[in-house]
Amino acid sequence: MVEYINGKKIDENKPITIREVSEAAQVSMATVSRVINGNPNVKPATRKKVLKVIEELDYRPNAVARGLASKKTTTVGVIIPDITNVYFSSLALGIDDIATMYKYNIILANSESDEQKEIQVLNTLLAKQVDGIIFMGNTITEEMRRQIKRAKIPFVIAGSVDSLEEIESVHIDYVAASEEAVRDLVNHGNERIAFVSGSLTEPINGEYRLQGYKNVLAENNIEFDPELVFETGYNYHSGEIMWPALSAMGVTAVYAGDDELAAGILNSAQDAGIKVPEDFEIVTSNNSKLTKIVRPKMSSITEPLYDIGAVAMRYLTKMMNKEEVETENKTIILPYGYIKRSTTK
Amino acid sequence: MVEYINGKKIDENKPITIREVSEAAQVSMATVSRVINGNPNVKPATRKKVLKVIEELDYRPNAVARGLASKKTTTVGVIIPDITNVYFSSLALGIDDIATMYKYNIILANSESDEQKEIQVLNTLLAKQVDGIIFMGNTITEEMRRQIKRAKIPFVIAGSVDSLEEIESVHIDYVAASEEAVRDLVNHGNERIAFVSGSLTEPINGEYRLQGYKNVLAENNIEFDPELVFETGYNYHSGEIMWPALSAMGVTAVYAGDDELAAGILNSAQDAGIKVPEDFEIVTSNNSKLTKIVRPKMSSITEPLYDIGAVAMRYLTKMMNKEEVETENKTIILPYGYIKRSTTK
DNA sequence: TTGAAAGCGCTAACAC
DNA sequence: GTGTTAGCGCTTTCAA
Repeated sequence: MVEYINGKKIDENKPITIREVSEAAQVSMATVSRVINGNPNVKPATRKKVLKVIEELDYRPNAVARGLASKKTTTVGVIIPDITNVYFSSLALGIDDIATMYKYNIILANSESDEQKEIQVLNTLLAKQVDGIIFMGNTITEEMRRQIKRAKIPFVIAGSVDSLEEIESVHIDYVAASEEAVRDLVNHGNERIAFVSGSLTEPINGEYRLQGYKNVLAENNIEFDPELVFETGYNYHSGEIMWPALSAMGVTAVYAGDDELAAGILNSAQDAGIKVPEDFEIVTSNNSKLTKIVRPKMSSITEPLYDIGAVAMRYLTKMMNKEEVETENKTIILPYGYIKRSTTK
Repeated sequence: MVEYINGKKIDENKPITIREVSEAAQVSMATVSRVINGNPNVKPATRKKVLKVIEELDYRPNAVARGLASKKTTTVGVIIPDITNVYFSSLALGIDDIATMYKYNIILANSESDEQKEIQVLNTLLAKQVDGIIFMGNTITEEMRRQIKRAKIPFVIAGSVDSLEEIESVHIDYVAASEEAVRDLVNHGNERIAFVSGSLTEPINGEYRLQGYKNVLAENNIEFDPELVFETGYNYHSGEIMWPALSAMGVTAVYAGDDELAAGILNSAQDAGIKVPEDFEIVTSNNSKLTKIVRPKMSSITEPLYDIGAVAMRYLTKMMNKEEVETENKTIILPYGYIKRSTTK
């Protein structure tokens, strides 16, 4: 089918370009470009005429061409270790919402927590000319740090820390949050408190949470016992098989770094006939839905996951617009909370 | 800093383009393009020389420019209703893995299950010139169908059905799966079996699951009672408040369309002092981790979520390459399973 | 307020 | 095998 508009022939099969619009509207491409981009320097009458043609022709600007010409793609890269993990997907939701609000699209790239893949994924994002990158992950490796610096592109870490504080990031105060959780346990008279988390090579565990845990023990004159620190995986199964080891060490309470992990420990203790919270207490870290689904419901630190993602994205938009970023340092700390449920006395 | 390679001055600050490479290597841009794209029509010596310069200059092709010139972006759009829902994120993981395998990137777009947003998101994906789209969602509205047709772009529905079977999709046989679940319940002597799911306007519930449910009742001469069909939300809370209503109808078993929902029902029944599975049985639909975390562990239909995503993406790659798609119709049915745990006798 | 024209960095004929 | 040369569809000076 062929259509004529203002005497110009329009071929239905190939997408109309700014040129067709300009011809049909009898203005220059520059003018069409101006109205598309909301440039005020267009006479209202002209704008109206162009808009009408755009409507009639059902013209949609080609974002790729626009990206090439303007050197901005209005898309940001998001590196995520595991999209099926609620911790990360909650962050991602916050990121996406704010991105949408600021008219950015998101290229989601799975890193599988693999250092090789992280680098590789970073490179393909750069090749796609993203305007900025949000990184979620557990550790920021040296190689990654090097690549980021070299890329000279706005970059924000969400829900994790850069222990060198070189790269902008948003997260909570993990040390203080851990302290609060462990303090609750200590206050109930527990002395054999285990810290169970993922890899201690991740700063969040090995540096911050562990530090908070130690701090509270110290302030209560409880001797730190390295054997009460359990390094395992961030998943239900790891917790599920853990009770015997915990029990053998005479543990009466656990501070867990992950909800699934905590749920596994909780269930395995109860399956062994232990009464919770009477004989065993546990607090966890992420306050995901899971904390309310298991029985008893779990006490937990609360992290504003959605907000962390949202703030990280907002921070990134500021960097991309080269707005003044008002923080003295590169880190944004969001408030954490602690919610007491039924796995603690 | 300024560097010279083969007498050409290289400005560190702006990215290297194919032109710089071609000049430094003393070949044409076309030749550089050929080696980048693995075109065999390049003399090995030349290829080597070019590769060396690419390495030295640390050149990375600009995917945006490439996209504009070739009219292919090697990115696909993925429309997802809720990234924090494991059902969808599991599909997304499968999609992403296969996409990566075929060198595609993914633009993830949240639709919030909102019809308006779905359309809007589709349009921005089209503007970004994605090579194809994978759609996850509960219903495919008429407006959406129209837009898809108009877009003339490879499009696959993952984990949901197009009841008109006009659009390519991959999913399981929901009717047969429901039948198997309900049959297990009937076989244990239950006659007051409720079907609890999300909105019945979604074909998966209102047409397929409900049909399977009815089929089994009929084949066992149990009269269908519309009051045993409960339409609610896909979330834990909806289930949590549901026991009184179920109990009032004399329900002894439930077939639930969602795991969180099922977990809520299970917990609320047990909190009311009901013994499971002795006095109440329940089967659910997605076999997420949750089924193993609650107590008792839930019996469930199993859907190969990851595979559905993966197959959908694979299907899409074939369409994008205009390969022959061998299916007689547009639907790919993957096998489902049923796993018996402890919420059924 | 508008238009002309030069790119953005790459690919894809086509020629040699 | 390799180079030349048009574009791809848009933005962005610069002039008018």
